[in-house]
Amino acid sequence: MANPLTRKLEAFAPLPEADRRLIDDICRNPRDVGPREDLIREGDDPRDVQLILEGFACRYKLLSDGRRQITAYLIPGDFCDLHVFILKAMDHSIATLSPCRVVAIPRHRVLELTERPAIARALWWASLVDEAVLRAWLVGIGARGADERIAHLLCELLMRLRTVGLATDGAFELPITQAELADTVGLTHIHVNRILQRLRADGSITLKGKQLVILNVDKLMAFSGFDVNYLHLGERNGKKEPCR
Amino acid sequence: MANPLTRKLEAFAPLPEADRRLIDDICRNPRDVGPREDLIREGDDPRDVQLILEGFACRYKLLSDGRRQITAYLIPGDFCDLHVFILKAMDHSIATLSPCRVVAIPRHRVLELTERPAIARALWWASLVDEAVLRAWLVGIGARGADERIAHLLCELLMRLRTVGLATDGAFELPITQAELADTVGLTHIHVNRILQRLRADGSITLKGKQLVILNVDKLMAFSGFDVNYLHLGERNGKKEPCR
DNA sequence: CCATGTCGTTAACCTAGGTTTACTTCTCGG
DNA sequence: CCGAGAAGTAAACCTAGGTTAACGACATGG
Repeated sequence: MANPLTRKLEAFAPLPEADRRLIDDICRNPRDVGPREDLIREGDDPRDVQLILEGFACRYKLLSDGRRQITAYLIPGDFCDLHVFILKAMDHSIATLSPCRVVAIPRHRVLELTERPAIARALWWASLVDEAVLRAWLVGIGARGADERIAHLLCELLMRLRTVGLATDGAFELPITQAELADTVGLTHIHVNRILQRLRADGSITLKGKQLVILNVDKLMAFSGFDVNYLHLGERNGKKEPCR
Repeated sequence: MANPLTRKLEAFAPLPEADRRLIDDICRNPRDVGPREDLIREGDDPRDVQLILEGFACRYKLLSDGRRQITAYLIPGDFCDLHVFILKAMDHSIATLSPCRVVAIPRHRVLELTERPAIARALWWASLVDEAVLRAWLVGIGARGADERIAHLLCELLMRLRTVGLATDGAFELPITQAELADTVGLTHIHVNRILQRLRADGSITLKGKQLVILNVDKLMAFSGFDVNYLHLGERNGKKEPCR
């Protein structure tokens, strides 16, 4: 299986062979991290950039009263912090959700990446997409009802996981608890559960263990008002596995 | 009064005189735009980058059922779209809220800007801050009660407006209707009104016409859990007007 | 194989915020 | 200076989602 970062960046535009090799090389010494561990905390000054190779992680913020809001999911191919070069202190924390495989890339190696024009452009693209995803979440929490909101999130995850080869059709692994989902969509885990039941009941999804199946993708997209455009995938749209 | 873009970028780091002159030069031919006019619409392929010189604008997204979510306020010194070079279609729209003065900067002139290292770094910083603001809004809508949420937004606006010299102490102009505020924080305009009344009643703010005064800034910040860190302002923190 | 903890599920009840409707106060063009 | 639309305010009532409190189903480890 190709490197998830390569797969992700190539959703924007193909990379020269040399670039792909560089990426592989940079991912040489990953480490394994258990679930629910902080990778970096608010206030820290990150010394290197972390890249998720396997598993799910998240950005989150804690409020003084203990409430938590997850502001992004990081899946294989996602960087934790490219801010390194500009900002001196994290304004949020990042933690693993599931067990993860992670590489810490030192600054000078990141520079090697950004010196390759194709990669640099693709990274820029990726950060614009991250911002678009953030906007989409804001729209969901601000303006959509609870059920559409959750359905929308599932559709988004499906599309993102597809582009790194971690979903086929409507099925993927969602290694996340309902409480974490709740912290993501701004609901109680109780209510998340209610809605998941409803989605199961009306035949929209199947969810046992951590295995999620969206039974009718088009239907769920229509229901949740999902429009892929904001993910800015290339023409091939992540629809079919483009075997090289 | 200095160019708002210059002021904003210098909140990150001082610019060489030549860079400041370049920015002034680029802002030479602004145009005036009335309130509630779209500057660019979802789906459009922007040909040049727009910069707000005066007034308030916003990014927003419309849902099929007519609901609207505002995802960002654009104030003097803010760019509408630096995405130009990477993405072919807008995934959201941008409209003025108040009457605005706007410059359209053609691509080649933007390149002149990004060729200056100090400006390039500052623009990168600005885009990271935009993302941080988005996260802060998400946290507000997802995890804070309605009153803290609105109070937090007011604190944020105060700090941002201060850095471009549009607020002194706790006072600034907020050329926005309560309905627009509602679309921002994910509440009804009715409820926004209730909360504004409450904030007035307990002596937190004064708001007549479009003139807002935060009577006790520290208190409101404490109440809303506001922490400036996410705006990543320099040492001088936008606290005092650093006259040049 | 039991004990303990985490996760999911259910049900009864409660509240923050939404809805509706209507009245008032601005604003601004004519 | 008037009139019409937009913005703000108010009160009565309603509902989506929150809260609390159990309990069942898996895990994991001793």
